[in-house]
Amino acid sequence: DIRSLGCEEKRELLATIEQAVAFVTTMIFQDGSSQLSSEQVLTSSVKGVVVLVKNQTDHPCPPSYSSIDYTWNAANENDKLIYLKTEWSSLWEQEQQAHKKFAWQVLFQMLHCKVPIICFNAKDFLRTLLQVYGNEISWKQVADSVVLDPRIAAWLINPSDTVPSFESLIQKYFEKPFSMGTVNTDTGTLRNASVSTLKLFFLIYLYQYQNLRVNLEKLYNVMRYLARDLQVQGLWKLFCTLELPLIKILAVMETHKIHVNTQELKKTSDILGLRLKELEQEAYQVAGGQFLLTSSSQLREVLFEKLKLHVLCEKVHRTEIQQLVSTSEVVLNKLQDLHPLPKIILEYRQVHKMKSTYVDGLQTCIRKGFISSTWNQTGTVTGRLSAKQPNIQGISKHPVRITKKQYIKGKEAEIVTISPRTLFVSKKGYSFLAADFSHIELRILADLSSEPELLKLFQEPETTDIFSTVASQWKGIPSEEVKHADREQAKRIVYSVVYGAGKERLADSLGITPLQASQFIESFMQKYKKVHEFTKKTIEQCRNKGYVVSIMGRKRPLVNINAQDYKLRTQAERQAVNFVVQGSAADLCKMAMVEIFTSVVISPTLTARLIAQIHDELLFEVEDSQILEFSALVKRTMESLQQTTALEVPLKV
DNA sequence: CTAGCGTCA
DNA sequence: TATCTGACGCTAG
Repeated sequence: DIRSLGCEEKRELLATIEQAVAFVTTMIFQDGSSQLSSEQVLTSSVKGVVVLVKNQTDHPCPPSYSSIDYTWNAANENDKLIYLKTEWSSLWEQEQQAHKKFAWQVLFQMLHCKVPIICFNAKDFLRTLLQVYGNEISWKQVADSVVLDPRIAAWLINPSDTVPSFESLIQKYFEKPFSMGTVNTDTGTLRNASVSTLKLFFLIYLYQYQNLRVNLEKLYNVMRYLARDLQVQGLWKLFCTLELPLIKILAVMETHKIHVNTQELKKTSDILGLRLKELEQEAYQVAGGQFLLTSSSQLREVLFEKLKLHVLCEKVHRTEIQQLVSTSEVVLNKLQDLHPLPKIILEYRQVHKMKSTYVDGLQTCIRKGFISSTWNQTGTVTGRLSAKQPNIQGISKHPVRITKKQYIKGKEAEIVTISPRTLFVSKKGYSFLAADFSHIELRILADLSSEPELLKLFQEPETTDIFSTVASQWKGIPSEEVKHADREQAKRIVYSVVYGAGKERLADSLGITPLQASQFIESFMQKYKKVHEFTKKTIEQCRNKGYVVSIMGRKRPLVNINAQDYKLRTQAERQAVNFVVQGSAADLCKMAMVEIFTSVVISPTLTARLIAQIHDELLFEVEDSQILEFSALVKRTMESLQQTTALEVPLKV
């Protein structure tokens, strides 16, 4: 505990840190658990940080990779275990101020000496440092630290394991099941003891931290094994140049808060609530009885057993598992001429979704007028990021129109449009700047397949919007008359076809017969022959190797690629093709994030901060005076990735 | 077609 | 009473 150190000892500690070859660290929570515990405690606040300082004199002979009976007791005793308290009850005491200052000194030195800091869930660690020492440091100062996260390493090796735990890693790399330090954290029984409580607490702490020392020692070795694995599998470069720098970016992103217009939020919630009530009444009238509009099973009963609407309509879609008549949007669309109810349900669903997810759902994420998403770097199999609380990547783009009843005489109803994204407001003197790759996956597909027709489309500057072009061709209308919905549909069709859609699904999506759909697929394949060649080649490679690889070497193993079961096998085939393209697009977007972050950190003047990543889109908050300079930098950086990755096709932002 | 997350029953 | 699953619907390509 650094608080117990004298002046000379403090000096020695800083000297030791300077000599260190690695740090292994974890946060300790109020309830005594650490970041290594499987059940991540969100309610418990951070109490302090424990650091195992690996000394220069260590590892004379690193344990061989094959040796599984490596004895943990042999861990170097010169390694120092230090505890830094980060939680302070009150700061007015001078002694505490001094402790906090020294703790910061230690951490600052750790972050800046370019020695790897190994931490399980490093993003949370960095974010906490930024929050605790927010007054002392700027976010740019975490930029040159070197963090290694075993969890991310494990995920790169097996991306299907979306939540690899510390225990599972130990099991994997040391085979025999391993019991986490069985520390009795239940100190309640001791609290009433008549003996010196203080002394007992001290003993418990000592025991806990000894245990932690063992676990950190294990974590260190797990990281070494993982590093070896990454190198063997060709994932090391991806890990070091892309995923590790991203940890810091996400940590910084999570410390930034976005302001929400709460008054507007409340107002729209009320408007939507009123509209829902109206729709509910209308539904009961036309259905001839009350039922729960949100329940698909009750709706199914009303539509198909009471009103028997499905018999009037051929071929209605059924649910996957139970083979019941579906109540999904496509079916409801087909039924809307037969009865007024489907239309009401469709609007009800739209309004309900808007209210529950984007308005009321957002409200639950707000703290003091601000929101800040939690970003998951290991949450997908394709390498994309995911976000939650709120899922800022999933917030509706399109506005919904509501007819609001006005109780003012002379004006009966008023149409209001509600678009959730306008509820976010930038800081005063700042603006939001969004930069997105245009048709990123399609461009990557063009490059990977070397399809001449597709390449031509992107290399010729007159093509501004592929999907609008496709839509105008498909619908036979001039490109100026292509509506947003048409473009959106064209986009879905193109992706559906290139990723191997069946004729039935495509027919549903287009509102045509399966025969027409299969003809469409056929003509598409005829026009873009090389795309089909690419998918065949990808599947073939996957069959041989058992995995597929993105342009930056990201891997996805697909065990079902050689399955007997037709359904499983063809699904794996589509996943293989999709991974190569989606994964490569994810690589590019992450590269853009890293490069832009680095540029801003280097710049003495730029202050722009990344707010969100919506897959192909980066959203920044930029000082108004810097918008021109920064937007040019962003565009330049993103488009220059064509050269960095030696793409045949230009990238457009 | 492929990835996700949130809501509801 | 609490947790899990399936269906649905929004996002991204």
